Amino acid sequence: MRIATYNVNGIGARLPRLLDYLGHSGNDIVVLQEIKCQTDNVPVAALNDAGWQVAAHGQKGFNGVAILARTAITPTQTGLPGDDGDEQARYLEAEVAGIRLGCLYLPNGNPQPGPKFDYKLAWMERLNAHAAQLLALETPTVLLGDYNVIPTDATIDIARPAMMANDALTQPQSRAAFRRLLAQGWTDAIRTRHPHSPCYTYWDYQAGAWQKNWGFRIDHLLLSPAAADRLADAGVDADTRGEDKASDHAPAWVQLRAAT
DNA sequence: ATGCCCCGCGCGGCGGGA
Repeated sequence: MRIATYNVNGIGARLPRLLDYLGHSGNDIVVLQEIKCQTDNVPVAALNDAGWQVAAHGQKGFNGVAILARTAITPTQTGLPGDDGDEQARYLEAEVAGIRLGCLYLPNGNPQPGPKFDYKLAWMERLNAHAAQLLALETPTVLLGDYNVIPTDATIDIARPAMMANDALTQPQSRAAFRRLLAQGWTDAIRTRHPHSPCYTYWDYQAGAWQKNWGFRIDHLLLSPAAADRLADAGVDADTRGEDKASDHAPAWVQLRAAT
């Protein structure tokens, strides 16, 4: 079971690239962030024709998440619990083939300090509360997406830490909230499989960042204990970032063994 | 020392991204 997370930066502009990726990457499940369209405008027919079931939670112009799967999708949660006034489409959860998937697009939080950073930190607290409830289910669960947190300043997580020192993605509060999430008992699949290698998932469009490999790691796949028991491999489909009309993110993935 | 680039919206540049 190969499961990937891919921030597409606009499903409209990315559809040819996305369909190409879906066709050759060998995934069974692909979750998307930043589809940037209303739920009704997701190109469901084109995805169905390519052999993918679709569940989506969108909004006009910004944000938006989706779950694509080769087999049936059973939605379990739309929107992150904990704030009925939150209108931003950043969380979608479903069960596919006996695995619970939480697809998330965590707020960027810039500029910091400020209300957007406050929203990010509040969102992370809500995520941590919901994640604890997911762990209590003891179902194999993958909590994956664009976390907008660079876990450390080490070269394995970021090529040029000084460039991001004042960014919301590297602040101690952001990192501490991410560490608290991991400490609940989640396994960072990519870092577990690649403890010493850079595994960047994002390269800025500007300044030739891709060509210089000035990237960082913000797309994460967190495994519950029951999922971590089945961890076979994990990585980043970095070649996707070098294609024409690429997103600024590359897909990150995990391979899980069959249930025993 | 600064800005570079891309997306959606919608037709003029702007908000948002990271």
